Amino acid sequence: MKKISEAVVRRLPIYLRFLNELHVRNIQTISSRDFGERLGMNPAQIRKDLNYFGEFGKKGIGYDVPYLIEKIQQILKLDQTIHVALVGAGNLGHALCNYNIYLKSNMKITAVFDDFPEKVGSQINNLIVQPMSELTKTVQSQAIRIGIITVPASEAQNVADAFVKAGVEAILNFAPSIIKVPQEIKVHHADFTTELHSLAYYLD
Amino acid sequence: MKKISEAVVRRLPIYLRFLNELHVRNIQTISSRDFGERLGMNPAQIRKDLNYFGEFGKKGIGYDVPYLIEKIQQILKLDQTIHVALVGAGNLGHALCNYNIYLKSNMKITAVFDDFPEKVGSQINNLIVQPMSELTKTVQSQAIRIGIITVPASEAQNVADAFVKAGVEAILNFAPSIIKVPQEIKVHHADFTTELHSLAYYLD
DNA sequence: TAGATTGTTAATCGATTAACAATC
DNA sequence: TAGATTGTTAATCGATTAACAATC
Repeated sequence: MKKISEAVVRRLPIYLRFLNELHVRNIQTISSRDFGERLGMNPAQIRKDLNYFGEFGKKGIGYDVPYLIEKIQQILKLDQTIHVALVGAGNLGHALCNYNIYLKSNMKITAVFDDFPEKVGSQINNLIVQPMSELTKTVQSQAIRIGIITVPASEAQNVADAFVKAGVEAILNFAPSIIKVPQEIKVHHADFTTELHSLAYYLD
Repeated sequence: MKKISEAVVRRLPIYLRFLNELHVRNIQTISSRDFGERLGMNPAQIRKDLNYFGEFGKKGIGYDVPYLIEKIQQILKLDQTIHVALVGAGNLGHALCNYNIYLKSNMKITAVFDDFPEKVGSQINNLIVQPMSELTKTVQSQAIRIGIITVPASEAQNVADAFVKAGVEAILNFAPSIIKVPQEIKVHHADFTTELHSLAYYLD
């Protein structure tokens, strides 16, 4: 299979979310034209993106919404349960644990870690905060595949190293710092300080 | 001046953060080669990016760190005080209010809004949560220029509309939904659900 | 001066969009 | 059938990288 560019992969979750909205509103079929219109995207791009993975549409008709949802979920591997661990039980960590996303997909934060003594043992939702010394054991016993980092920048690399050693396959880093990992580990950054700073450029 | 692409603007805060690290470590000069090495980027790209805005380097020497910091801050308008408002005093809103970014730049969250009766009047740091009915008045009296949305997806468009009406120039949307605004308003999305979902694609 | 490194053009690479034959 | 819309190629557009003259 030809290599799919990251730009394409990043659009799939946006497509999926939109399709779920359509589904809730009982819309059965969508054309790439309407699809693009609603998302502010070029319809050819949407057709091309989807076509990397298969022929999901019907000529003259469009795309069947429930079918396309199913297909994109498969592509993104969201049809299987994916366990996620989070390190850093601060405000941001709490916010993420409480978020409802995980209900829609089968992604779920199943373990939380922090090394501050006053945090260890405390409860977030139904999860008990564990010390970092438990990380490897828990990642392995719970088959955790994705790690989220919500610690200060100065600690991010240490946490990343611990995640990699424990065997996670991907990391979402919220700390405002670049982390180095082996190339087979996928890292995304979700750093709102850089978002805010780049927004400032566009002020008059 | 030629139009600067968004890709370039998004890299500037990353450069700035790295330069600040160098500055803290008392490093006075950096070449684009070392710069690129440390950030995993092509040195020509860094030179080209910076050169859109001026000739900040010295041939044969490299870039003066404090000078380049100053210049990038000017480009990003981070040399002036920028007031930010946040709507949605939930967990995520709390996390952002507590974040320390704002100390490094002159960006500061100076007002928080929420329409839940039990939230209104409560205190976050030294800010009192105001009802949405106060938004326009406060945005104008405090000269707020950027709005942050941390409400559920179903409310995001309403909040965006209120921000636009009140006169903000840019919006950072954390809700997992696309918001429509007039084209002169700049919007960035900081949606970690799509980040997590696209990460899943790369799992084995 | 010689070595290093920028600024910048030209070449390459990749992503987006237009166009249209195929076909429902 | 006629109209609509996909799948997909070709054209365009834009971003990244290589290369090198200028110069500190």
